Amino acid sequence: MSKEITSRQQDYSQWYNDLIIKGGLADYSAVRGCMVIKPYGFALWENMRDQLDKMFKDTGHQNAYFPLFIPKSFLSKEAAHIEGFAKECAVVTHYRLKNDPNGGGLVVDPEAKLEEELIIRPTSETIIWNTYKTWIQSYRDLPLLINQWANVVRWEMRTRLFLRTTEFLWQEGHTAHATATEAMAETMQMLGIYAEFAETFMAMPVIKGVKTANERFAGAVDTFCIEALMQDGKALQAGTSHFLGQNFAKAFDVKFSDKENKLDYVWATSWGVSTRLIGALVMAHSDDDGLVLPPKLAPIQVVIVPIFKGEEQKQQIDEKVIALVKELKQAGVKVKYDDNDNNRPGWKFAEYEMKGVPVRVAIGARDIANNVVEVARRDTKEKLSMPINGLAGNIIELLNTIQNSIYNKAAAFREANIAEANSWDQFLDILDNKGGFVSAHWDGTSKTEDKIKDLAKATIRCIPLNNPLSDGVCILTGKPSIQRVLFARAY
RNA sequence: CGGGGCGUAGCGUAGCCCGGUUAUCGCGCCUGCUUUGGGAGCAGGAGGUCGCAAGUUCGAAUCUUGCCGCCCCGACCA
Repeated sequence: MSKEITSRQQDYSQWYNDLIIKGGLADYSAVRGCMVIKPYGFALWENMRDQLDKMFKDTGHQNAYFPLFIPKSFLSKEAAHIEGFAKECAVVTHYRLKNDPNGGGLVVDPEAKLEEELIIRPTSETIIWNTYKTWIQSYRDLPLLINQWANVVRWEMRTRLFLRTTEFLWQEGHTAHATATEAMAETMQMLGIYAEFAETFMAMPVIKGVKTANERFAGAVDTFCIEALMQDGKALQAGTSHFLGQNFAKAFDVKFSDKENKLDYVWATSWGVSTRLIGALVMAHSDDDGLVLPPKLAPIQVVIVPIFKGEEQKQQIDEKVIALVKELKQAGVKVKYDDNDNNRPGWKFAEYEMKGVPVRVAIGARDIANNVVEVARRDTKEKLSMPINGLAGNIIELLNTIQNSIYNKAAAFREANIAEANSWDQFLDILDNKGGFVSAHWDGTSKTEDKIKDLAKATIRCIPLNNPLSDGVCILTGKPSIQRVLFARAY
């Protein structure tokens, strides 16, 4: 890869890290590869979590919680699964420390070695299916629709704030069904929920598709995903929904009796999204002045900044603001009145811009005299003068406008960054100079996919759902192809 | 694990090449006054194992060696 591209990547990483740190979402922690999610970042996560949780429950799912530790033997029961996760597992081998007899603090007590090592879950399929075995006997126990909100650990070589941390927060749904059809329907339903969440709440357009064998989840029959495009032209897998077939049921011997009293293995799905979504949100909308958060998820949707000289003016402003805050809160708007006198207005303006607060209202004596306020929108930096009468309604309308506007902007960006490539040179040229998704023919073999990854650093992000068939020849090998697939460089 | 960059106050940094008083500057912090429509001004003040260790030297932030840690780019990554 050229020096120019490397330096572009560096600049972009710097930009991304600054957004997160200056925006108050998270910080590096004392533990390598882990991060501290700060209150503002966690509030954002809670908003995402609450919305997703509601969507899961509306489709009949229930929450439960399974242990953090997984006996090593569980993990090895499904061959492909262990293959995929073994090299990034944190392992607990002892359960006690003691004072070093030679001085120098605490050491692991060698006598406290566990008989069987415990893996800190990288995902919970195994421990959950070990449990499902005892929960499922009859078709009457199905479908079993469980979700858990949890933390997981994957010991990746290289980490990146929110996008790939050693420990991360996520939700993982694990369902069991009587038929393949039902399980597949569940898989697609959850993919649809993720896509709806990304587009409606995160204002981030996504492409729904299916992964190729190379990119499939370890242990799945089919992996479906939503893929988003970041502003630097790289793709990001934002969520996955897996059709697991009977793989885990067979590995953990989970059978049920059907109506005819025939025994069969149950059919499974699993699906998840993580705090990576916050990284996606940051990269999808932000600009050089800081974060741009979609109103539907922003921890603070409206911030009100008073501008005053002396107590008398402050009281006049308070009077107007308190009424406005009350009205907005009643309408369910998350509003903050920042009348902290330690910081001046200009400081606050800059601060809330970095935090991505969608709407800022400034109100001073001058405004009160004219019965107006200054309303500024974060996404366009536009400033509007609005009458105090009917203000709450106008602000609510503006929040909706902003939500739509940033979605449209992101959608336009993505449309402008999906290109067709019909030759290898063109393929490389687009990846190096333009970025984005490249729609190209591929001969359908893993070998070719590997070779393309090796040569171009690009992977097949997905084969879009309802992908039109079209005859062509593979971008690399020239062999016949029946459809175009979406390639991109990815996070 | 390879390549690059870096480690000096809470944060960001100058000084290092070419060793020499009391380690520079900005932000932040504390006190006071004045301020408040785009990151305030003035005055005073607090805050330091110069990443760690050893070596060279009369003398080390600066030179040498070793180690540790961080960031970025690869490798790796549902």
